[in-house]
Amino acid sequence: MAARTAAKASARERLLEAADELFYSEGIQTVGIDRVIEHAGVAKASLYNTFRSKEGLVCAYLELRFARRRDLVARTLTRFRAPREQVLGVFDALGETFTDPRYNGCAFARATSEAPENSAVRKVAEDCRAWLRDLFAGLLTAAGYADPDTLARQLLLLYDGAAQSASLDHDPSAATTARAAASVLLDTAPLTTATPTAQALRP
Amino acid sequence: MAARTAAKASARERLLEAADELFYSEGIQTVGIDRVIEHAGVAKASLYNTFRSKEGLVCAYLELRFARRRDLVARTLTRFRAPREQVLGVFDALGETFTDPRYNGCAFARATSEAPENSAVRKVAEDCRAWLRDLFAGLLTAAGYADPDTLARQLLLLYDGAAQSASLDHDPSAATTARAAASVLLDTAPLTTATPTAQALRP
DNA sequence: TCCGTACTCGACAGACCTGTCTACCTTAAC
DNA sequence: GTTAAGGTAGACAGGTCTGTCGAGTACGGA
Repeated sequence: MAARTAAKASARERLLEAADELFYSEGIQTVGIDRVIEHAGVAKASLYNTFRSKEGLVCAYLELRFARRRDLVARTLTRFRAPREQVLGVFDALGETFTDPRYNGCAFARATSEAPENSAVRKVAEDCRAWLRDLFAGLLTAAGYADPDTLARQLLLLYDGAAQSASLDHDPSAATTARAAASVLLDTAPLTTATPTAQALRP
Repeated sequence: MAARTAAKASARERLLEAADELFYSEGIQTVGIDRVIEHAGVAKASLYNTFRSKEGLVCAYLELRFARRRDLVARTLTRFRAPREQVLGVFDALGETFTDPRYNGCAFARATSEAPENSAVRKVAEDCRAWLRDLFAGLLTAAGYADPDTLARQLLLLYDGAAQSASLDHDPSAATTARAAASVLLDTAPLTTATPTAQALRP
């Protein structure tokens, strides 16, 4: 961990980049270790010294995706003040990812469907889902909704569905479709009567 | 195809049943041919004589799921008269499947995420998605909605999201969550002005 | 009785998989 | 100059995978 300048990325970084590209585009089971190390230009021993096993590399790859998603959403949230707009902004951020021609569905959902029950891989995916649900619930609570948990779950359905539709139907507009539906749900869900100030936030 | 009584199912039927159980619960790549034929109590040659390849078996398994889904939805549709209630009935039917303890997410989505691009497996999954989207669009057109296609896509997002949430979050109530959101969308979407009779259908 | 159909059993080829191991190289710090 | 860390190269073990093949069995109909 000494001098890791821009000249040449460390084996760890090159492995993560290769894993990200190959696992995401082709699937985890279909891509073997040999292809990963070849794509990374790294020796096999480096992989096992750094990540202990293929599963370790897979988890690190998912953690990387998770961190990137948090960053993207965090950046989006700063662009808006009102919680309602922040919620819709999350769908805008989702839509941005859809425009990438390499977009291939939710990495966590795909990894989960390839991983065995109770694996470390599934754990990472569950963490990411819980994070997003809690984020929605927090924003909705701040916006003064009477039942933020149910509404958060409904928004999460739209979020998941949009990701799936964007990849399976090759339809990047799924994000705007989901955003429009989310907007309707936000407009019609009851606000709590205890915080009249929140009512004023409604357009 | 002579006397196939209840005494003993044909090799084809036993293979399909085993494939359905194993592929759905554990994934397609993880389950090898040997486990399928062992579970089915069938010789390996029977598999290759009947389905030509593993991919052939996988496609047949998905076709079976597709047919079952069509049957389930068709049965549900007969229980209601009004298109609006029929749409919501589809979500009820979805919720029924969630109550099965073996429920493990949408078989087509999972298969797609394991299959290579442009494979026959993906084709079956796309057929199933197109069928459901067209079904929704048809019902919404009959219900007199001004933009049935967009609304159908929104409902499909909820449908997909519910299936994913039910499995990833182990939350069968995702169906009712989705149904409630769908109900809101149906209540607020504009109807076409050309068919005032459809307006009368609104509660 | 004979024939065709559907099926079983087990061995096998050839490829691919993960993970380990030995041996060697480069670089930087002390 | 020595030492330690991080990396490279490639062979190898031991297993699993799909798909093929030859040989044999059970049975129903002509």
